[in-house]
Amino acid sequence: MTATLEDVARLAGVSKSTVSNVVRGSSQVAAVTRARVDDAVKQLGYRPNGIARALRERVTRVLGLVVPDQANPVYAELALGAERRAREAGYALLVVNSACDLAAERSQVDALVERRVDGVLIAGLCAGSRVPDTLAERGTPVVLLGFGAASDPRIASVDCDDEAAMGAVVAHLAELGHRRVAFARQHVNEAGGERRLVAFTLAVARRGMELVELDQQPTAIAAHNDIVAIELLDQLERQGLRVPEDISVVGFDDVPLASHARIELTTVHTDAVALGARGVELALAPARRRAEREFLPWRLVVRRSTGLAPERSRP
Amino acid sequence: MTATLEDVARLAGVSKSTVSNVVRGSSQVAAVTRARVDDAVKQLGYRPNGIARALRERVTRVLGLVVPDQANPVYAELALGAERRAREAGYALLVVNSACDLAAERSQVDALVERRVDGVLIAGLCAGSRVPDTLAERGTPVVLLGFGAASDPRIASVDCDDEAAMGAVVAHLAELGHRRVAFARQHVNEAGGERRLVAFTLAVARRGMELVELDQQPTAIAAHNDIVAIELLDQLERQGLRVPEDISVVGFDDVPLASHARIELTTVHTDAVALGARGVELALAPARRRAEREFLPWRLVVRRSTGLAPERSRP
DNA sequence: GGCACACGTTGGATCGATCCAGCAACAAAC
DNA sequence: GTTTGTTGCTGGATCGATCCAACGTGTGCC
Repeated sequence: MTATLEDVARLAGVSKSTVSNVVRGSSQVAAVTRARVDDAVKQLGYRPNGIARALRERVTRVLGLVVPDQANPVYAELALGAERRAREAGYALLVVNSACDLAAERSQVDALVERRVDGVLIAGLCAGSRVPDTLAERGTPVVLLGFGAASDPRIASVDCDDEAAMGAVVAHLAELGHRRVAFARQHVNEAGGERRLVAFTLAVARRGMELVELDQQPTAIAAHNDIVAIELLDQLERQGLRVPEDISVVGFDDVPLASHARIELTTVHTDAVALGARGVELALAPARRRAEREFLPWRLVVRRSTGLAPERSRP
Repeated sequence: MTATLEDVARLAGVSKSTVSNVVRGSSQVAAVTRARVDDAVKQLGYRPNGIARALRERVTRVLGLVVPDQANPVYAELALGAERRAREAGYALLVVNSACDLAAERSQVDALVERRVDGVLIAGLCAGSRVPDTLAERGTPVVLLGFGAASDPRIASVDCDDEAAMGAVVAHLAELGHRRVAFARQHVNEAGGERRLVAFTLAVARRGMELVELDQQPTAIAAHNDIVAIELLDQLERQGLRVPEDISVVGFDDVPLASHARIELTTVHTDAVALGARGVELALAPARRRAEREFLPWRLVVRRSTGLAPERSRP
């Protein structure tokens, strides 16, 4: 069906090796021969077989990307950024969904390994996952995205500086006079899932503010991400609370939804596209001596879901 | 580095063929031998090399998915649905972005072809693209998503019945008393880009309603999709128009944003996840005699962006 | 005992590339 | 004229699987 190197060689009256040299642009080919081969290639519509090439070269030029849910805007953007950078480097991306389920993650990564991807990016690593270590042991480059420091020096990682960002969130709330604050999270089985909560808790403690439960009438709530924040807005509305007059809400990630929500969300803008792109760069970089933890820029975007703390609750 | 069939064979004291038979679950292997081989496999941590297998079998178990932008919620969901169904069938998905650019689409598909994908799904095909025909000629299964009827019988297609859906939209507007209506679209270089406009125009004509330009004071506007509709809401607000009291707006696709927008959007709910999943099924189905056009279910979701036409404009 | 047949196993060709050693032809140097 | 070198091309091994024809062994039947 499809033409092979040998077909081209036959038509051009040269050897397979010569055709291979022409196709790969080796200089060791006479101009006349090159022209003849190029003709034959065009005539047969020859396209090199990447599979055969990959087998021989032991390099597939494919990367694997594991995300909990590629329809989630954050991961969708991450995937987009990864795909773009990969493409620039001549790589393709195999995207798989783990649903934050340990078994699914395991089997999805197995599928990637069987397909001999040249590297694996993992976002939203499952709690308790041994996958990155297993991969690192096989010698497959691994990059953890948005997870925090990896224990194994062979495992690279890049994420947002949640500690600093949450510091800014708390500073913002403090400026507005909030003293009683709460944190809203979704339950996900994600290894890095508690980082934002921990960062928030620390920042709150540092300022001598009071961390209370959601039902104990805080004047401000920070959410684990924008989706949680938006659901929270709906819920507060149902309870008859006005945002931000009665209570302030802060999101995280700044997904497109955030700026179009009923109440435009104050949130931390992070750049998921850049995260994905940087992840690909790390995966393709030659093995480095030490995996350093990398941070991506972020900024607090103040919109309309945060305001002054209600008078009566001021100390 | 990684163990091969031969390594396993050596350790188990059998031939490569036997190991292959065991791994692939052939019945032609004695229980004792099978056990011995299984042991060796476990001991060496052997994982079959999918590349070598693909070369030999001429099947990669990988599908390509081309979308304009995988971060766009509609395509992100489509990709998710495709990935899930593909995975169920033992396939993986190579997702690439075309940005609705003819050259990019061409080169992205070339990359898929070189990687010898077993089929290609294309959503948001570029206007004037010859890609599907080229693929069909190579014998690669092609499925067009959300595009409309394909001219070539070898090309399968599945999409939403825009004609019927737009009929329902117009019926809804008519019931509310609207007579002067307009259509808002975004400029995209997409082959199926005019279908919704055309369907809307036909439905409007059928009811004897009047189609006007956006700046000629329509009482209702249908948008090409939810994103356009949401932007429109912002714009109308800036112009001091109230929705739906002064003007009604209808979206299309029902992305998550639609139900959380400042004004909850009346829109046509389509199931992008199912679209992707069905696309994969068609790509994997044995060549059928005739590519039939397939439709996916949809439904009009009436929310708060549509209301009665303003009194003064009633006939 | 001889023949047929099933079972379990094996060697080797094959998929389509890359890559290396080797060879022919010719030029330059001594 | 021989040596040395360079340029351009080729044959064949190789990557790691699958698959098929062939083969040895044991069993059943006449």
